[in-house]
Amino acid sequence: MVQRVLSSRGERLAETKRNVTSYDVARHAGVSQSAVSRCFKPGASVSEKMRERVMKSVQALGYQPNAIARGLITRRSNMVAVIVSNLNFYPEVLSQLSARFMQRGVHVLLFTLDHESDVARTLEQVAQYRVDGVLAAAHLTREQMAPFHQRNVPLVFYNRSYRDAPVSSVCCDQVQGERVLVDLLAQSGRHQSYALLSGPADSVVSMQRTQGAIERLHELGIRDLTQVRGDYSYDSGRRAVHAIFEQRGAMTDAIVSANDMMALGCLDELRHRFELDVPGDVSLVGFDGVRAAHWSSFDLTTIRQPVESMAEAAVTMLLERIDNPGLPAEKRLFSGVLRRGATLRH
Amino acid sequence: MVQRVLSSRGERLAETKRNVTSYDVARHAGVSQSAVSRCFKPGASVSEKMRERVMKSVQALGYQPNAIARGLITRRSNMVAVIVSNLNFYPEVLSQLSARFMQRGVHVLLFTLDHESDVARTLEQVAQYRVDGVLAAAHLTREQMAPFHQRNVPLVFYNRSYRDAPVSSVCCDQVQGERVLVDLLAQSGRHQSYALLSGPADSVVSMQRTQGAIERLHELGIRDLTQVRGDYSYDSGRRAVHAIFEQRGAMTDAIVSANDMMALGCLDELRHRFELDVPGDVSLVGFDGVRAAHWSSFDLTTIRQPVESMAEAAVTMLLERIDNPGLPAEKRLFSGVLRRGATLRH
DNA sequence: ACAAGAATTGCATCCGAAGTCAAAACTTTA
DNA sequence: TAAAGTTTTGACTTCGGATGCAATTCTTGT
Repeated sequence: MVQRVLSSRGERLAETKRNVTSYDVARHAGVSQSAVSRCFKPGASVSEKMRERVMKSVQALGYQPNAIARGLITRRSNMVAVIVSNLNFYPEVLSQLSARFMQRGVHVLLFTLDHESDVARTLEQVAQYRVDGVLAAAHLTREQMAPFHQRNVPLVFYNRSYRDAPVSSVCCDQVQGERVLVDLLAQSGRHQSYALLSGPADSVVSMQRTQGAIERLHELGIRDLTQVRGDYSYDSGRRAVHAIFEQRGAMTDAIVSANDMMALGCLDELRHRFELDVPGDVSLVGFDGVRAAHWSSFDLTTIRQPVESMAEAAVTMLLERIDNPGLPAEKRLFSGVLRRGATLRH
Repeated sequence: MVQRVLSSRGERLAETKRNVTSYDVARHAGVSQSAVSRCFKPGASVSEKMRERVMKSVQALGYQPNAIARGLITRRSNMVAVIVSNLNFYPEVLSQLSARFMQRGVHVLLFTLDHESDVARTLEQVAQYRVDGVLAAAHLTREQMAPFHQRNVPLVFYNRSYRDAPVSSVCCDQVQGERVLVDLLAQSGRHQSYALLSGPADSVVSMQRTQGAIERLHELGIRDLTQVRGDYSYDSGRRAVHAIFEQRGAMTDAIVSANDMMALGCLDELRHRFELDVPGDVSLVGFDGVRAAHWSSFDLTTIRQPVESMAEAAVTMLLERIDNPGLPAEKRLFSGVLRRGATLRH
């Protein structure tokens, strides 16, 4: 019986092999566990001799400090949660954020939302992991933010701002950007009729862009305005062109799309299905400045969000607030950069 | 003096407020900490009365179990590391992986690599966080894999396979896919001259695709082959067209691009700069099946990687191995799906 | 060579939840 | 109603590293 157990344990050895701990290192080096711990804390009081001795054992045993255990005692996980809703999940932003966090030694726990619906469950998970901060490119209600405020976990929003709540955010000025585009349309061509293609109803960004466009169109006294809604995708852009045509009985002179993807869908559908000329027959503007907007097939006129600056700002703001919880909330608003393409009639 | 301290502590109260622990809940409910813990363990031995009582206190105090502390004692962090090298970082894959992990209650610690260079430092971080498993869409050396094997942390590669090492992977069959494309080119048009546009030199995927193409071209007895190299980007595709032209003194009849992005760059450059017709003057094939390849401006002939199946397979394989460390390594190879577009001459 | 001071080191405790095991509280049965 | 069996519960220990404090060792000056 005893042999059975032994052999079974023996077989399982590889499987159940414990990780090397600081105690193992300490024993191997003949020092205390505290000493080992201190060798991994920059600026701690350790003699050169000790450090060498410990490091030799560290090498010998292949020791790696356990970040989980460290996090428990220091109450700092060195992780931030990044929450992106799948919709606005254009890769550049995430890759920028991730790179910048990594560079500063902060780890990213990624949460993607399918429908901005399972937010509640996601936030519970975020809370349980005791992340040091949260960067959200998704919409949260005040009630959903509250627990983070209570626990003093800084929260920075990316492209969502809460007008009258004291929460930090980094945004691109959607309204102003859209106004610039509308102005440009109004100036450049003799457009009589406009179509406005909005994004999904639950997208705050889309609402702002739409609002900015309508506002300015009104101010300019433009009457002939057809409104349709898409879901930010290329395909919905294609469909939108048909919707516009049906709704108005004819194509408009100009289309203002709430984002680039849909604008590209419009462009392709106008050219290849409707056999219309852009910008000859129809002018078109997008918003975002995605890569594809620059491609020579499209050369879309759009407002580019300064993703690098915005990501840098968001990361900095979050980390500052982690290091210094007293800092007040701050809203940073970046202007988009106009990119003049060839989708605008002169 | 005492007052100073007190008031200072008072002011800091919000800042230093401790998190609610299971002890707090226990005290509030008048039970033991173990009882609280058990209420969060499905299938544990707890009476209905106890559960209600505890849950009431949980609600009252807003308790959230600390996943870090749990991870320390259970040696299960419920996190996996996902490592993506920025290059092959097309968003679909990551979003698929993330969604599928989340759905199964596993959290994703995201690591992005800029240049496949800082791999070593990244892996150190991965190890320190005691993740339960690693999903790597990046190249690791055998030495870099070793620590994970030793610690019994399962490792699954995405689109990288190590022929003679017993490591799990999920791949798309690059070689076969490329052969299908070359066959299609050879059959469909009377192409005399071919150009082959490879990806970056350090990309295994590119090597395989290139090799597959060359192999088949040779078998078909095709002599006139111009080879150039890009970096997987749209812009490098554009530049490649010039490189081909210069290197050969004329444009080729057919271009085989190692991925879709570069193919789209080629396509645009051929049409808009060289004013050539695709497929009239030049046939073109890509690889990946990215969204944009389907857009009507391009309608690229390509091999689509079955991202959904591959992501599902990768996630499943990793989680299976986490639950059952005894499972042997397994390599799964998915065939790409041919997408016939309009970039092929008949 | 010795006291005083500075730099190191080790001891003991803590972080917060989970699991073991024995005690306590219920059920069932005769 | 007592004995035997079953279910619940709580005391205590554990995971692995960080840190305050006291003990020790090393400097330095005389």
